[in-house]
Amino acid sequence: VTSIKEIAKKIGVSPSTVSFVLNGKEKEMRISETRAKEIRKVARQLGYQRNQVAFSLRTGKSKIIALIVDTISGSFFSALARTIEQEAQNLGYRVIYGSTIANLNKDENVIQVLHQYHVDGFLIIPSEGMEKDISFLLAHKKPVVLLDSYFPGVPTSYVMVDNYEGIAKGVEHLINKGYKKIAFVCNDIKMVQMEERKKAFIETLKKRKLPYKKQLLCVTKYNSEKEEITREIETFIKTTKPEAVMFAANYLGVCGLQAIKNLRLKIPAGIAVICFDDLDIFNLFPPGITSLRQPIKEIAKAAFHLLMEEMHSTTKKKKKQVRLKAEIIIRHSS
Amino acid sequence: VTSIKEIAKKIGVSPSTVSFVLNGKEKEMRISETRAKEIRKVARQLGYQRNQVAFSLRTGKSKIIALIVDTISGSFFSALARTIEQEAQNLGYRVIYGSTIANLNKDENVIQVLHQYHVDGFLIIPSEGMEKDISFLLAHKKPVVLLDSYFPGVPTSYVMVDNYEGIAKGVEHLINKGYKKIAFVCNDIKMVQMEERKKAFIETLKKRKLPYKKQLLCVTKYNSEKEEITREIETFIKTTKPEAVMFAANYLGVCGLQAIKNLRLKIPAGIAVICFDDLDIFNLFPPGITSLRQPIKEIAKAAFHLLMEEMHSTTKKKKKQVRLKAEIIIRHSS
DNA sequence: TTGAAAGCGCTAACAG
DNA sequence: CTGTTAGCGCTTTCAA
Repeated sequence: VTSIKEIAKKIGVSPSTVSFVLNGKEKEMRISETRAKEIRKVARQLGYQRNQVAFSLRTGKSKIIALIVDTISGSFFSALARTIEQEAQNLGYRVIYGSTIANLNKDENVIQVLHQYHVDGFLIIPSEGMEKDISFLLAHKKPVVLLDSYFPGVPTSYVMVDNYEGIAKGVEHLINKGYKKIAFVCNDIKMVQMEERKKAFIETLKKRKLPYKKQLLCVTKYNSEKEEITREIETFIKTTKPEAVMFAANYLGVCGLQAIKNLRLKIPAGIAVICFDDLDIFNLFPPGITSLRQPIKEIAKAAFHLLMEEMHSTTKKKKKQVRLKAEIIIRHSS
Repeated sequence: VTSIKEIAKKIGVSPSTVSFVLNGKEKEMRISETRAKEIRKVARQLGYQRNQVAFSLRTGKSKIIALIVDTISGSFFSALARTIEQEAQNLGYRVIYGSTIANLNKDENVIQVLHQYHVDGFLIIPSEGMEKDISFLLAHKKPVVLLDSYFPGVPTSYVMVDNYEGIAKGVEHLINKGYKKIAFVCNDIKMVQMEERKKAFIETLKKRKLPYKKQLLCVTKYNSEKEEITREIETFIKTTKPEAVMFAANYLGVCGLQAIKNLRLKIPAGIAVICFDDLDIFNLFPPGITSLRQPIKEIAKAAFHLLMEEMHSTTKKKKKQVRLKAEIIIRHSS
């Protein structure tokens, strides 16, 4: 654990000189090339690595951004994380991940804690009840960018897929294929992205002159176990008997597939299937499940760069919103 | 951003008094109950939150542990992360995740960087070429526990599944079901866990008097794309024509399923399948894929508690090794 | 061209 | 029972 002081002592210069050189400020400080070279050499020999904690305390910067998610095992998260980490690295940032699900009861939650660690900025996939945390960050002037959703009452930058357009595209596809009795499986989470999807489903039906009835909607509980959700969907399909079903999220699609399997229905002969948000297995699973793919990489990149803008804009704080289109991937389930 | 100093000034006491109270040292410091109460009240009013960076600089502790993985999108990681985060939280630790895949080229890798941030301990799922990083941590007396594998030359604590026993169990199952020509699909990663699996396969065959030939082994490239691996497996099955195939890792199973689908083989009529390391879709995918389930929760817990021991053992540094059994889940693919 | 010194917020030994 | 003070390692202003 070599410190600047040690290097300085070893050479017989002051710590500040060493600091200047090691931070590439030798030019503006007009430190002689000889000195600079010597300092760099000794630093290398001693294996000097800056103490980030001291740096952070002194400067208030940490060169760390946080990626906060509901649960770290989601597929959306996995895909996102990779890209964000890449981008971050290119600009010399580290990203640390936090999940909110573990500490609901505690008053000391991830966001507060990471704030205490002087994290420079936050990328957040918001979930129900997080308004206050977001507001907290906003109040403390921490740069924040939301992904996948947002809170209508809380002015933030965000980037998300165009849910409405995506679902509409999917429903249209089903209708064009000749399906009339189309069901929609969503969850009871009270977030705009889900509301948008539900709304898009209903309105597209109406737009295409198909009757919309409440029975066509299956609202599963978000907090249930997988098995429970599967059972809910199973019952729903058994009683409603739709010709086609659209799942509003990929985990719902997975449960739905299980339900359909349990009911011994054939896809697409017995029931057609389409799912919002693609998954690897949708390609693998026979006969191949049609889906709406979110442009996850683009979402990640856009979000990261928005965050960087917020972090470095000394001027004003214009929040920006970005919406990207989903792509329909037609397989044999529809 | 309230500081201890502010609280102190507001009440008219010294910062140290405040610090003692806020850290629960009021008893041993014999601070009057009146003072203590007042301090706590004001702290709450002002919304005091300890500056972790300053704390860390002063004490050298961060109350953070790092979980280092190859890639953050693996299923093994997802499952692990949840449990570890729970456990950590119970003991007042935060966990931050780092992936090593992003920064192979850089000389400044995750481990070094996190070390600079004074992370208290490391949980690492090692991958090829990480010996030097592990050694670095060991040299700096950082507590380290490895998961899933280990390096023979580097003395560390670790916890992993009993690969040999697991694979043997799987192969025995296949043999008992009457399959004679059994193939094994693994990868070329040079880590003990893979070697153990390969060895177990070969030796179990011999033990049960089945002929082992090189052709029964399909060694895929670890760094290839999914599509490439799928193609390798496809070719392998086409030429070798095994009655049953065992996949040595779950991602190999997924690729293998795709390959089998491409070849239009029926499972298990055309080819029986078994996979090491279970996955949700193995249950869903028709007809249900037999697998060896790793006790991930137990692995996570054991690893975390080993780490805690290492972190708090003031005495000696006895490395401990833990091996847990895999469980066979018999479905209809075998 | 370089060095001295202050200070980020906190803890903890020591002194009252 | 409480306050003073030093110092963790670093950056940066100011002075030389």
